[in-house]
Amino acid sequence: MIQTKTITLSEVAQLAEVSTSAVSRTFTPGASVAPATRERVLQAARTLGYRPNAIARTLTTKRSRIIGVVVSYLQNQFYPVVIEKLSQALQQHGYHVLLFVSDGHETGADIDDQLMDVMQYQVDGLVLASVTLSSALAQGCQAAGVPVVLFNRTAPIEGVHQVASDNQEGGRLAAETLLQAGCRKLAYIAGLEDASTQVEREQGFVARLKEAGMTLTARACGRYSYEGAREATRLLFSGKDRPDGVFVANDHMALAVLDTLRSELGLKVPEDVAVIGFDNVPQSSWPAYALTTIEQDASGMVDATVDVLLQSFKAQTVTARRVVKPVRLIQRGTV
Amino acid sequence: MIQTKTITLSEVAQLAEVSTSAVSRTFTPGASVAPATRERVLQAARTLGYRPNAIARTLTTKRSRIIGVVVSYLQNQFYPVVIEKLSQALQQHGYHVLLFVSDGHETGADIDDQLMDVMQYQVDGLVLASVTLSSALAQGCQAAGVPVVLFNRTAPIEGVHQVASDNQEGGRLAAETLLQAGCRKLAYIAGLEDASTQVEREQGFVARLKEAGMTLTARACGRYSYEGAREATRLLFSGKDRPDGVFVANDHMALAVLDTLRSELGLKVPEDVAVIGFDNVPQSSWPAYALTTIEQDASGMVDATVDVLLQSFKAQTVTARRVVKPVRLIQRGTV
DNA sequence: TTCTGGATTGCAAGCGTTTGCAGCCTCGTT
DNA sequence: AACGAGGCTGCAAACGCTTGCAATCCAGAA
Repeated sequence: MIQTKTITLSEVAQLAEVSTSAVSRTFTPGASVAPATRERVLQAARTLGYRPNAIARTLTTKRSRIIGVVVSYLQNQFYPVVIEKLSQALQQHGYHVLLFVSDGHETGADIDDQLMDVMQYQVDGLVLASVTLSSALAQGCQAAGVPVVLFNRTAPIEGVHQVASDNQEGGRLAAETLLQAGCRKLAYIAGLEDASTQVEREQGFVARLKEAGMTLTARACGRYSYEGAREATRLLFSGKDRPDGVFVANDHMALAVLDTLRSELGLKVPEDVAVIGFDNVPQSSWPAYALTTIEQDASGMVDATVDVLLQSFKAQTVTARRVVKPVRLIQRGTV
Repeated sequence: MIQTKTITLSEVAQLAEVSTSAVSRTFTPGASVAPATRERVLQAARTLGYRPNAIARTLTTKRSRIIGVVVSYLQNQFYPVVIEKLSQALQQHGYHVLLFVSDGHETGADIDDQLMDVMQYQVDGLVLASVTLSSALAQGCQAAGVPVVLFNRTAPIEGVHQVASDNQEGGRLAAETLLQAGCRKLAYIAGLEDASTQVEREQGFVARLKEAGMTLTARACGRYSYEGAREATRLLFSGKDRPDGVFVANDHMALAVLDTLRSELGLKVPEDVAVIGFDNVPQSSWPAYALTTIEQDASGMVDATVDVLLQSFKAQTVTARRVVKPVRLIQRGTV
């Protein structure tokens, strides 16, 4: 059972007294092999402890069954959840995940570099979660026949698939909710300024405000980080004329806002100020926060991603798909 | 710049008017190539947009520069943090991460299956974070010359490396802390019963208690999950004779305990009951919790893991290493 | 000028699989 | 009894790259 040397196709063939082709075919679903030979081969393989070499297979078939996944902001619970689901969904279809974590503040060039690295592994597809790539690289992938899907981010790039939530609508919903609650001085805490998601959310929020004849009282940038959000909160709420409601670009930051408001600024939520987030990460539902938020359909997004990928594999007609999942309000205790 | 066909070594060789060997060598650090040829090759490669095919390279060199990483409990912030660090450290050394997420409740056989899957990709190493593998499989890996390191878990298995914290000491430290605070009725909330980490922590805790002439008042199992910990808390604290101090096997569960104690049971922490956790995940420091906890040196553990791996690659003498990192108490507000 | 040795270079044989093609065998038909 | 159609099978040529070995080159030494 213990072999120190990696054992190969031809060794199995030899033991089973058949050609390597026969062995190969018994390990290729749908290939033509007589039941008798298959059995003999399987038997031999078993006694030898044979396992096909995926690398060698990739070399000839040009399909690695590997999907490159690059992600940042692992601190934000939304992403671990996504990775978990994505990885499992992919595994279910026989694909594996080559993971890259970028630190989220890399320049486009850095990302491109990393991606070229991934590409060397002949990945069958690429999913970029909250990462933007240069359009040059996008074209490169497209040319190489590697479908790429932008997850939770959109970009005006030709030929890449995009899966995201209806952020605009989410923003409106947030405004609506705050308005309903009677807030009159509304603020917004942004993520990284150039992230499409955050831009769209803000747009929706502001648009709805305008419809109500209102406008943003204050605004600060939390850079998608816990610390950044704390600073933003101090900035917005230590002045005299503080907002009575704030929409935070994602839950991860919203939790920081809550912490700061309560523990540091001594304000009561929702009495003194209402807070609404975006994502509905697991912690949002924890009693310590009970954050009212706009939920992203993570499962739906992952399913869509896998679907898009799978589609791209069979049909080589590369019409970039763009799916946007609906969001919904989760009422809890912060507004 | 855009090529639809994958371009190869020999095409570059042709353009540069050299042999494929020359091209190969210019892309192999430390190989013997004249500066002039190297330059010519690089030039040709650039105009063609050539990128080495890592898969093909793996086939001949038998080194994929891929490390298989399997992890579970992604809900527990400790792991995203570890993955992030690990991935980055590995990338720094030119390795990549093939990620597997197991759901943490899989049987040994399931894990083994998955691992065989990974092995087909000819990974150069394997790190199992909080996952146990059958000793049969461990032997398999060893035989195949693939070093495996158990991360944050120990097991009486020959030939696998292990990287963990001094859990026993951590448990003692927790007891010490609670004792110092004047607690007299101590409880313990366990993780999954067969996890080595949790066993060791409990042992240390109980041992220290015994030294003080005390014993565990109550005990429940939270299965390492948020919900599980909530139930455990209800179990332990709704009775009449409730504990005045509790050691929770990890922070993830400790947060649940805090939530339940305060919001559901109406108890005050630390006045009514003191709580201490293990790990020091980012959230523990958030004001809403301010959890007193035993810190695991995640960075140190990751560094050790990478080091062990790298060592194993050069020296083929496979003496299994076992590193245990020290822990330390992080005083905050829950005891 | 001739010789010596190290630096470069090219050749060709793999690495473990897949797959188009052609031959063979076995049956069911007529 | 002869024939045709499939179903199986094996051959051998890739797939894109590395590498041991032998040949070649060139500078400096004698």
